[in-house]
Amino acid sequence: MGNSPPTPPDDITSKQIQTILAGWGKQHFRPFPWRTPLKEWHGLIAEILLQRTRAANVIPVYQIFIQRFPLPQQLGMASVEEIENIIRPLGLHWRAPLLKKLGQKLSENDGCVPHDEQALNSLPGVGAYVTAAFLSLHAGVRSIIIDSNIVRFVGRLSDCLVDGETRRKKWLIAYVEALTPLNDINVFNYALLDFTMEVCTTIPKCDICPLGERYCAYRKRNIAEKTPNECGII
DNA sequence: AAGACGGGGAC
DNA sequence: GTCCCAGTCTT
Ligand code: SF4
Repeated sequence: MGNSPPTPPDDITSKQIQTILAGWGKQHFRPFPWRTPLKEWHGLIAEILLQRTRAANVIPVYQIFIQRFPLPQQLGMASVEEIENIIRPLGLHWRAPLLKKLGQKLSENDGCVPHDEQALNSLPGVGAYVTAAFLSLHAGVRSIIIDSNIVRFVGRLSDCLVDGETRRKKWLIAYVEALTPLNDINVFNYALLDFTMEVCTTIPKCDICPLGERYCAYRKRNIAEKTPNECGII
C-alpha cells in the first residue's frame, strides 16, 4: 500500500484560503479582452483558444478571431483553411476543423451557447475545462476549474508531486471542490487563474505569496528544511 | 492509461 | 536548448 492521497483542507481553512485568494484577486485582476462583459460566444471561443497556451499569446489571435467571426454562423461557413491560418500562431491546429463544427452546431441552436453541462461538454473542441470555465466565468454557474496551473498549486498546498494525469484524479477534484466557494464563483475562479499564473508559478514566488507556510505544505517544508526556495530568497 | 498535438515565450 | 502553457481527442 502506498501513501494515501492528500485530503482537502477542513471547511474553516478552505474558507480562509478562499478569502485570501479573492482579496488578492481583486487587487491583481488582469483585464484580458475576453474578461470584459462580452457575448457568450466570444467567451466560449476564448476558453478554447486558451488551451495549453499562455493568455498573453492569445490576445491578438482572439481579437482577429472575433472580428472575423462575430457570430457562430460565420465560423460555421468559413473554410477550415482560413480558420487554421488565424489560429496558426497558437499551434494545436487540429482545433481548426473542430471550431468549424462548433460554429455549425451552434448555428443549429440559433447561435446560442447552451448552459447545460452535458450539452457543452459534447460540443466539438469543448472538454471538461472549457465547460467549467464557460459556466463559471461567462454564465455565472458554479463550476470548479482545473488547469495545469491549478494542479500545480494544489500540489504545492498539499506538498504532493503531480503529473499530467493528476487533473483527473479523484483526490485532486475533491481538493479543488473543497477550495471553491459556493458564491461569487467568477470572482474566485478569476483569482485562482491569476494567482496560479502570477504567483504560484513553475518557479513559485513564495516571497510575495499571501498564503505562505500556514496554508502551503510545500512552503512549510522548505522553511523547515531551511533550504532556499526556488526563488533563492529564504 | 497512454500518446499526439504545437507555436512561442521564459529561463 | 529545454520546459511549459486557461486541454482535448484518439487509441
Ligand atoms: S507559498 Fe509558494 S508554493 Fe506555496 S502557494 Fe504560495 S507561491 Fe505557491
